Amino acid sequence: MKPTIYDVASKANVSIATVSKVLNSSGRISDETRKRVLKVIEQLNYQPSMMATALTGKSTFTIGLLIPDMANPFFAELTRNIEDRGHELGYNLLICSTDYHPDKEQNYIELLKRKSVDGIILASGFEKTSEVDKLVKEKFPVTIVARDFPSTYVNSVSLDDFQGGYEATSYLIQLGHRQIAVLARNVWSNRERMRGYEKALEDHGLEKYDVFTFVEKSTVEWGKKVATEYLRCGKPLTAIFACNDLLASGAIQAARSRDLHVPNDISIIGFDNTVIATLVDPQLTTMAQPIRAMGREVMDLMVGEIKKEEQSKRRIVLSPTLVKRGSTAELNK
Amino acid sequence: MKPTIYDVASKANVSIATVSKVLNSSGRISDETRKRVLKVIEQLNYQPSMMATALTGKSTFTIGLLIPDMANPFFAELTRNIEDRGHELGYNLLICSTDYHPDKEQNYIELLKRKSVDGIILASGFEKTSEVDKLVKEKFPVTIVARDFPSTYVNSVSLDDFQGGYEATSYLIQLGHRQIAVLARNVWSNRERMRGYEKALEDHGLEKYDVFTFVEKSTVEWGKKVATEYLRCGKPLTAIFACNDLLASGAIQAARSRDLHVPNDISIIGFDNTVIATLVDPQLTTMAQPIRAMGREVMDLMVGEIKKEEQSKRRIVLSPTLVKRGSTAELNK
DNA sequence: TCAGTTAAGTAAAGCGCTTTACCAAATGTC
DNA sequence: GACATTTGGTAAAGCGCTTTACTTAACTGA
Repeated sequence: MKPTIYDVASKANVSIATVSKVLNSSGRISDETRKRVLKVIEQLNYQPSMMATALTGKSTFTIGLLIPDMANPFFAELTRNIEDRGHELGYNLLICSTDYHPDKEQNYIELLKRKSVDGIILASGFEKTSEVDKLVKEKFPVTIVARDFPSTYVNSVSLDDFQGGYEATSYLIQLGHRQIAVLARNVWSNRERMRGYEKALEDHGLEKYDVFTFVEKSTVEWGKKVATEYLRCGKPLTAIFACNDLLASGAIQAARSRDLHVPNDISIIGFDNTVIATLVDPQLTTMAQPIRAMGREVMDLMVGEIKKEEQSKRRIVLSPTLVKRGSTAELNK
Repeated sequence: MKPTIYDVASKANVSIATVSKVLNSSGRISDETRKRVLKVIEQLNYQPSMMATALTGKSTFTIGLLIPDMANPFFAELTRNIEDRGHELGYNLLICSTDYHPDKEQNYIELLKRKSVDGIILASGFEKTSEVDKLVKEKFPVTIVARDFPSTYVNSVSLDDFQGGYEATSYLIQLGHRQIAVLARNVWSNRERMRGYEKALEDHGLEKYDVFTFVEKSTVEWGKKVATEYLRCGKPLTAIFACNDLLASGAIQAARSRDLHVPNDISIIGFDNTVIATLVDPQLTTMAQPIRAMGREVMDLMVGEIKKEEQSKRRIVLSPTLVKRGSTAELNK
C-alpha cells in the first residue's frame, strides 16, 4: 500500500523522527543521513499523509473556496484569479460549488473545515451570515469576496455595488432614457445594485419603473423570460439595467424576439464585464468589475490572516468602471 | 478550540469509545446514553475531524475532481452536473482547476490523495497518462471523463470525438462546402475531432485545408486571432469547423471584422453546445455533447468503483448530436 | 439456583505524523 | 586530562478518531 514514514525509516536505517526532520528540514541531521533518507523517499515515492500531518497541528497550505455558481462566468473568472494568486503564494485551492443552496453552503463549510484547510474564502451568494459568524467565533480564518460584509471582524474585498447600480442607471438617464426597467436576482449584490438604481432615478427626479419581478436564476434563459414579460406588459420601456451580463444577454434575445433593435429601440446595460459581454451582438455596455484585482486581493488577505493570527481586519471596496459598447444608445425621440 | 471527541465524552460522562459508537451508530448503546451523547454533541457543535477519521482508514465520502479550465463553459457545466449527481449520492466534490498545467495536475492529484478523498475524477485536459497509470497501479479509484482512455483498467465516460468531427465536417460538405478550415487546440479531444474531420474530407474525396495552426488557448480571443489569420492568408475558405464553441465564437467575430456575413459568406460550426452557442449572433450550429449524462454517468461509475473494490472497468462512449442553428448555410455558388 | 446469555460500556492499541525531551559520542577548552 | 559543548540521532508522547477485545451487570430458563 502507500508507504508510510515507517517504511522510509526502516529502509534507511534511521528512526521515524529522523525522517520527519529531513522532511521538514528541522533539527540537526548530518548531510550523509539526509541524502540517504531523501534517496529512500524518492525510491518509495513517499508522500507524507496530510491527514496525519494535519492531525499534529501543522498547516496544510490549502484554502477552501465556496462559490455559488460555477456556470456564471463571473465566478469562473474570479475563481481562476484566486487560484492563480494562491498558486503564486504556495497555496492550493479546494473549490466547492454551492448552487446558492444554504444547506450546501453549510455542508461544504463543514467539509472544508474537517478537511483541515487553513482558511476559507466565501464568495458572494450566501444570504445567511450566521455561517460566517460561526466561523469568526471559532477564530477560523475566513475572507469574504464579492460581497460587502460591513463588520469589523472579518476581512473582505468587494465591489461597490451601490455605486455600480448608480452609475449604470445614471448613464442610461444621461442618454435620455426615462423608462428603465431592471433585471435582478434576489441576492445581496443585486439588491445593492438596485438601491443604486433607485437612488439614481430619485436624484434625477424620476419614478421607479413599477413592473418588477426577480429572476430566479442568473441565466440567459431567465433574463430572456423576465425581459419578455416586461416587454409584453405594455408599459413603455426604453432601457433595461441588467444586474449581470447573463441576464443582459437574455434581455437582448428577448428584445430581438419582439423585433426590437438594440440599441436603437431599446438600450441594455449589463454588469460584470465577463467574456460574455463581447460575445453577444451588439456587444454589451456593462459595469466592469476588477475581477483580477479582486481575486488577488482576497487571496492576499486570506494568506495574511492565516499567517499572523491576531491582525486587524480589512474591508476593501473596489470601484466598478463603466465600459461603453454597442448595447446602449441615446434615446431617439 | 474545536471540540474533540474527548470533550464530548467527558461532558457526557462516557468513554470516547461510546461517543464514537453513537457517531457511527455501531455497537450497542442504550437509548438513554445515546440521547445524552447526542445532546452534548449538539451543544458543543462537535464535528469529528476528518483527518483523524480518515487516518483510521474510513472513507470520507469526498471525491476529487480535476478540471483543466473553469472558464470554459463546457467544463463549468460538466462540473455542475457531476456535483449534482454526487450530492444525490451523498458525496462531496472537491474541485481543482489545473489550467492545463501538467505540474498543477500532478500537484493537485497528490493534494487530493493526501486529503484522503475516496476517489478522483479526471476531466480531459491531461496529456500525460503517467499520472493515471500511477493511480491505477496504486489501486486508487480513478475515473476519466470527457476523454477516451482506451484501457481496460480504468473507468471512463467520454464522447466519440472522432464521430463528432466526422459528422460536423460531413454536414458542412453536405451543405456544399469544399474549403473547410479547422480551429483546434492541441489537446487530445481536439485531435480526435480533427481526425474525424480529415476522414470526412477523405471520404468525400476532398483535400485537407492546408493552412493550419493550433490555437494556444480555448478562448474567444484565440479563436478570433487564428481565424483572422486564416481569412487573411488569401486561401479561399467557405467554412470553419471550430473544435469548441468558444473558438467558434471567435471565428464569428473574425468574420465580422472582415465584413463577411455568417452564414452567407462563411459557415461556422462549433462543438460542445454550451450556453455560448445560443448567445452569439447568429446562434451556433454545433455538435452537442450530452453534458448532463456525462456528469451523471461519471459520478455513478466513480461511486461504483469506490464501493465494491474489484469490479470490472467500463468504458462508456457517448455520441454527439448535431444541433443546427444559424451559423451554417448552404454554399451559394 | 446457577450456568449461560445478552446488553451496555470501557480500556487500549493503532492509524501516520511532529516534537519534545533526552542520550551518547565527538569535539573543544584551559 | 577533566570538564563543558556541540553534533547527530532516538524514544516516546500526543494529535483525534475507530475498533477489537474485554469487563461487568442484568437477564434467561430449566
